[in-house]
Parts: sequence; C-alpha cells; structure tokens
Amino acid sequence: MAVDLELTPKQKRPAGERCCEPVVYPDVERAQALRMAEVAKALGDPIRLQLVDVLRKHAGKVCVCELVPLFDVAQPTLSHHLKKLREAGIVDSERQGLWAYYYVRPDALKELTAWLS
Amino acid sequence: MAVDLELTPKQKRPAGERCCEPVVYPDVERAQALRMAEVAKALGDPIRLQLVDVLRKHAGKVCVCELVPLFDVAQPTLSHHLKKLREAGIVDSERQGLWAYYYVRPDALKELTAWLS
DNA sequence: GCTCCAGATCGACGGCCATCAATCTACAGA
DNA sequence: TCTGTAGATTGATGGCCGTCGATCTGGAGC
Repeated sequence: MAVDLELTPKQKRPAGERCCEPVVYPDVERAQALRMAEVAKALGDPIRLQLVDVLRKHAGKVCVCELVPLFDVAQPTLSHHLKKLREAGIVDSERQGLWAYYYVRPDALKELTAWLS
Repeated sequence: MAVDLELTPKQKRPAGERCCEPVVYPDVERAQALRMAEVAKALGDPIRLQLVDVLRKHAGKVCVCELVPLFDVAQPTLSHHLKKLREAGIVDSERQGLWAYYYVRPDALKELTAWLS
C-alpha cells in the first residue's frame, strides 16, 4: 500500500494564516452543561417560567387550585408543566388531602445562576 | 329560561376551607416572561450552553472553525445551533473573508440573570 | 357503601427540534 | 477564470413538546 504524501487541508494552511487564537475547551464542563441545560430547558417555556416566578415570590407552598386560574391553559396542561418542573428538580410537591402544594426547591437554580453571573 | 339557582363549586366551598392564601399574580411579568423564556430555551441545549460558555470565557470573537472540532456534531448542526443563539439575541457574528467570528452580545443574559438572582 | 372533587394520567393531534448528507454561496489564491 | 475552502442553507427523518378532552385515582363528607 502506498503512503499518502498528500498534505491534509489543515497542513496545507500555513501557520501564519490562523483565523484566531486556539480555543481551549475544558472537558470538566460536559456533565455540568447537561445539568444546567436541563434546568434552562425547563425554564424555556413562558408558563413554566411564570410558575416558578409565582412560587418564588410567594416563598411558601402554593396550592395547585390557586395556580390553575392564573393561566389560560387547561388543568391537565398545567399539571404537565408542573411535572416537567418537578422532573428538572426545580420544584417539588406535597399532598395534603385533596390538595397538592408546590414549592421551589432550595438551591435548584443555584448552579445555573452562578454560571450566568 | 330558568335561572340556575344551583351554587357553583366555588361558592359551595365554605370560606373556612380555603386551601391556602390567595396568590396575586402581577400581569406585568407576561412580556418579560416571554423574553426570558426565549433566552432560557436557547440555553436549554447542552451544545448551545457550552458554545456560550466558550464564547464567554474567551471574551472575544471566536472563529467558527475553532468551534466545530470541539463538539461531536457535524458542521451544519453547529451552524444551526449558532443560528438559534443568534435568533435569541444571545450571540452575534461578524464575517471576515472566509471566516466567521462569533461573540456574546453584552447584556444579552442580563434580564434572565437578574431574575434568577 | 356512595358521591363529589382536586389533581394526575392517558391518548391523540399538530408542530417544532436536533441531526445529518447534500448543496449552495462567497471569498481567496493562483 | 478556475479551484479550493469556510460557513450557511436545504430537505428529510425521527423524536420530543405543548395542548386538549377524557379518564383514572384517591381522599372528604355524607
């Protein structure tokens, strides 16, 4: 088999023609990026973002029956959004009799907030 | 037509049986929630979040040809992600000859960061 | 037991998203 | 003008998302 002496495109480009300084990309961020993207994705819907906003401002446990009339979506839809927020670890719920109470988990948004700041 | 004298479910519930304190929801947040959710949605993908991370850490304009080899996706896919970030107002680009340089727009993440903090 | 209600789940629908190969568009160098 | 290249665009595909009506679950009160 013959050795391919043809230069690769990268080798063809003279060193002086670099487009910019090389970018170092630490592998440490991969797992962290996955976690933060999951949180950001959960916040990437207006209704879910407003839900978190209400829960945070209230600083306590809020009944679902108080949340439903605030939004122009059907009850199953709101329940779906609350589930998404729960799966992302942003909120948690607590059942008391017929009613369900939701609250923001402390430190849930900490990592993303720290990265943004 | 007969007048419906049947009480509505809400009226049936005695005042003493409130599930929780009523939640006030300021309408001021609606438009703001839309903008912030758009930004959060753009950050809701691991690759896009890492792209922003690299661009922010580099604190300058980075050539696309330096970004592509950092990720395990094809070049059109990365171009697609950069477009999404551009449409969300998070990054902007600048063409110089064959190369395109991307950078984070100042204040692009300001509103979301302030809300999270 | 029965009925009523709050909330979660299911099933379906339409639409958008992430990905790729293939192609297109400019620009650079010869 | 021709060739090679960087990056954007297109078209197709599979999957996930937001929404709803209908249904299910289980606790409250009779």
